[in-house]
Amino acid sequence: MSKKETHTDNFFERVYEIVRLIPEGKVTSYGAIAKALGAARSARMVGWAMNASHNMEDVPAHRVVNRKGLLSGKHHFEGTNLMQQLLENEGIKVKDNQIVDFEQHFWEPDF
DNA sequence: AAGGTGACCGGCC
DNA sequence: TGGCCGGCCACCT
Repeated sequence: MSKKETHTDNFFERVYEIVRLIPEGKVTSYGAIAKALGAARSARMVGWAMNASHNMEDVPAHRVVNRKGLLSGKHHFEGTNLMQQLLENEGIKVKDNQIVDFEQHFWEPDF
């Protein structure tokens, strides 16, 4: 309704929506989300949106990593290994800030 | 209004 | 996989 969106444009919500669809024990990459949005070149925007995801609670940002399976965003989480703990808590093994068997746990956003 | 930034990606060595 | 560079697009100051 109207154009009063306080903050968080539809762009961000779009990203959050995808991330929220990520099943437990699964992870995806920023590029995959960007591609699902139809903007594979805007992978950076996805990361940027994640930065604002702090305002959201239903956004498991810890399930989003870069294409290398590296916990690039772990640095932005509270603590130092919170992201890793969350992933391991879901059955995902993480070693040296890197997801083990990344491809195995990789989940592609499906509309 | 313009410039800088960023939780990236892909290509090349 | 690792390092470097350019591209890309929205957000922030």
